[in-house]
Amino acid sequence: MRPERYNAKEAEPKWRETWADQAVFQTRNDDPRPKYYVLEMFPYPSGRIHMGHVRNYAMGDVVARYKRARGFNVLHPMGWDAFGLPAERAAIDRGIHPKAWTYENIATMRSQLQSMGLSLDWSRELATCDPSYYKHQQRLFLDFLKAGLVDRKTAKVNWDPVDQTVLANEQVIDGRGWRSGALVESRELTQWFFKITDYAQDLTDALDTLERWPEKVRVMQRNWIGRSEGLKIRFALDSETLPPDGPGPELEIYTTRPDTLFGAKFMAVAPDHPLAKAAAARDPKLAAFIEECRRTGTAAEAIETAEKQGYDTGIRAIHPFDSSWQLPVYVANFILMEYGAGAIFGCPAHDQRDLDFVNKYGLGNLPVVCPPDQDPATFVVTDVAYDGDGRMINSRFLDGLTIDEAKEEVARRLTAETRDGSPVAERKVNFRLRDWGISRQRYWGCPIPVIHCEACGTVPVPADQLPVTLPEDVSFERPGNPLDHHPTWKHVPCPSCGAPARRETDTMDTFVDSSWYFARFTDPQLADAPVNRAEVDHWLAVDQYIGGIEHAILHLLYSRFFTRAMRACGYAGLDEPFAGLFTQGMVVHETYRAADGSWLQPSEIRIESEGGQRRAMHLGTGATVEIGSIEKMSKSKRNVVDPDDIITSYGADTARWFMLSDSPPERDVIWTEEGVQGASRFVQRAWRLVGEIADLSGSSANGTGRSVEATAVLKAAHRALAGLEEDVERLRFNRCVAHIYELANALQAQLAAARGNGSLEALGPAFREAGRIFVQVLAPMMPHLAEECWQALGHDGLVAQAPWPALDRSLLVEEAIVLPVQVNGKKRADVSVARDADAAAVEAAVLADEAVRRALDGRAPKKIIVVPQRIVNVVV
RNA sequence: GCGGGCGUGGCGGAAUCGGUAGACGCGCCGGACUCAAAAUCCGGUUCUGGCGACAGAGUGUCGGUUCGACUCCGACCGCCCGCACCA
Repeated sequence: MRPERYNAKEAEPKWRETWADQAVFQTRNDDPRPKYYVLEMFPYPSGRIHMGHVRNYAMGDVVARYKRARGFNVLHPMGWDAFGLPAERAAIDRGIHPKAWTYENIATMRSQLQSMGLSLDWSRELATCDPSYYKHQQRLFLDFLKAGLVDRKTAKVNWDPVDQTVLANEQVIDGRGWRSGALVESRELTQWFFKITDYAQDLTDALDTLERWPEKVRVMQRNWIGRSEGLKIRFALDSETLPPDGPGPELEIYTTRPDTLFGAKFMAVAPDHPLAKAAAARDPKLAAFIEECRRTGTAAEAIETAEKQGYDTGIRAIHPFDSSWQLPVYVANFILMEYGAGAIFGCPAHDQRDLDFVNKYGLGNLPVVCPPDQDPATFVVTDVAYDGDGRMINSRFLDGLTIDEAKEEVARRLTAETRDGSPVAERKVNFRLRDWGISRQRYWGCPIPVIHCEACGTVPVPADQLPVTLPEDVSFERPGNPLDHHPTWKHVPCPSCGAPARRETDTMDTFVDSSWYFARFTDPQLADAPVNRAEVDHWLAVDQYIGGIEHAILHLLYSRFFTRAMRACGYAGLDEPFAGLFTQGMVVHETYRAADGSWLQPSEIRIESEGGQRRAMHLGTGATVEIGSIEKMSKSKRNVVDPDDIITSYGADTARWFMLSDSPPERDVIWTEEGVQGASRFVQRAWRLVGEIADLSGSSANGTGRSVEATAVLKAAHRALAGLEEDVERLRFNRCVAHIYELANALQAQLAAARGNGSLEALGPAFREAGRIFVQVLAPMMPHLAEECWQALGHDGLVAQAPWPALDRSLLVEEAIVLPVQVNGKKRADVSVARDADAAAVEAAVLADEAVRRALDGRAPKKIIVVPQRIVNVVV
């Protein structure tokens, strides 16, 4: 006996068990069907899943289930990005070991994810904190080291004083640590780096090939890599003015505007440039100035507001085209040692920073590019530098050239000229991208597998000694790196000479862990190698990757580098790990604030609406609560809805359905109680609809022809099917939802009509066919309900394994069509014509129409435009 | 400052190879069923005028192209996101 109401609480666990028992979602590597790899960014095991996870994984699951039904061998795995600082913080705050904390969280979150009914292959589950995973990561590190892709060097790095660790450039947002939010400091440390800059050119070029990536992400990566073309020029220095013990009688600069060389007014070097240091040795005031720069230079906020400041070193540079032309060399606070040559020539008329600088120090400016609409004789620059197009002026042999021609001419002359046997200038492509610093002074991460020996230097841990495992008996009582404080762990013999040596105590940035997990999923049980090359080449690239925009640069850039590095070491045969990328929007919610200013959870209040006015009341006190702005769900604003609560009270299908409806997936979705209830209503409506269809006496189709009514029923189903196919492929889930609603509406109306005119019996087969399609298009989004419906309709097996229904395109065309008719571009009537009616027939029908005649009001049409099967416009 | 995106009913949003603006959902209004409530079902819902058929206006603003513009072009206004002393 079929219950009247669908009971998600009973049905959902039952179907999940069935899927698990039959291993429906386990993927076999030897399956001959075409592959499809769909992956959502794996979660950090923070404790509980949140609505953002629900949205992310619901989207991925729709794609996975749809592609599976379409006959693909789908790989849809899940794992845990399990190393990271929060585990250490839990250890410090609550005395629980990071490992225990992490695995407890994984257990909780795994069961939460499982309650969503995701079609995941759990047999491939992995956790990056497991030695069976990080062992291979250490192996990759050693291979990269051997291949020259790893560097250990002293560099100025970002130090997070709260998390007590170094951060990569990508992990500093607005001058603050991406996790801690603390202002980062600049420190000079010896660190391990991955040489991502070796691939800078390729990483920027290949962005053009990533057609199925959001334009926004590609632009962000391109800007981050920051490729520029310019000229490296060696300026000679006047030996009279040189400091003793300086770096030599010349200064190398980098410029992208060699065309403006005749507008030069000064030279400037970074405060930590060798020439600045040498000059400071003879000038205490300069030394003080450099010290001042260093102090303000660390905080990014200070940089933004800092005034341009400089100090004249007394050194004079000689213009490369005029040996009698001397330029003062300044140390300036706005020059970065890390970029280009750490030195520039300043052309104030055409660079705002340089202009601000000369206006402060009274050095003047000379325009050398004249805008097209200006007279070269009168064009002057005062406060606003001109960086637009134009022709060269005041520039001797460059006069009259365009900017590009002038750049080329300067490059041609200076690269041909030599001093001391070397060219004075060199064409140079420069990048903003820096090498990826991966050393972290933390415990809960993948140990860097090297040993420091006094005699042998830095010695890699031999491959047969991997993994270098983390010690479990660590203390978090002292600040700093627990591995460094461990009494015995770091003391090991040198693998090379056997003398007492010291293990590297830094661990790897957790972004290393997530840079190759997608490759490991292709064969996660593999014990003796990071990956199986054949499987990697078969499964990668990931066909559809889905995750948050916050990884636009970080994870997505690192993974692109890592795949290239793996290729260089023979682990992969391709460069780009993610062929299709989709970045989903956030889940946002209203905020609620009590009279005392404290934030209230949605579960603590009740919304009442009267005449369109919504009012919030506190459940306990009944006090009025202020309804605040809609914001990202966050603990601080307490506007969080726990997925567990929704799944418990409404079921997973309702939660999934609501997540996919309404908002386009790339935009933020507003979580509302009304919306969830609407979704829940539809679950019951779909169940009733299928029930009614199941109850139709299933007499097989009698006769051969289909009645007009039967065709109408099937047309509705196939229209929804066609729409769904198109929109799932384009990840437009909100439209998929709309197609399903339309089909439900149509079937309901047609059932009522058939009941009214007694044709229900005859239409049984058509309704059953349409009902089957309805259940199948529903299945990717509401898989549990769909199974229950599938069974109710009497179908064998699981809808999760049923092949996708074949679309009958002949049902998509209409025989008689209703054409809108415009008169002078305004819609005045509808006329019904045969599908294949020719223009003359359409015109005749239009002119015969009463409403058209009224609109024409006796005027003769000048022209009639007939767009076949679309519209008619009568022009008078 | 540079780069990217977006402006459509009370709300989320459809419609972009130029061809019926407002699909679908939420909310709201009215009705049916019920002792009542819930649930469900039916109808309405861009604005203005009209009982109505209907008429006029309407996709941030102004202008242009076109038989026809949410869609294309130009100028502007507003919002969101990213980057930012990168030479």
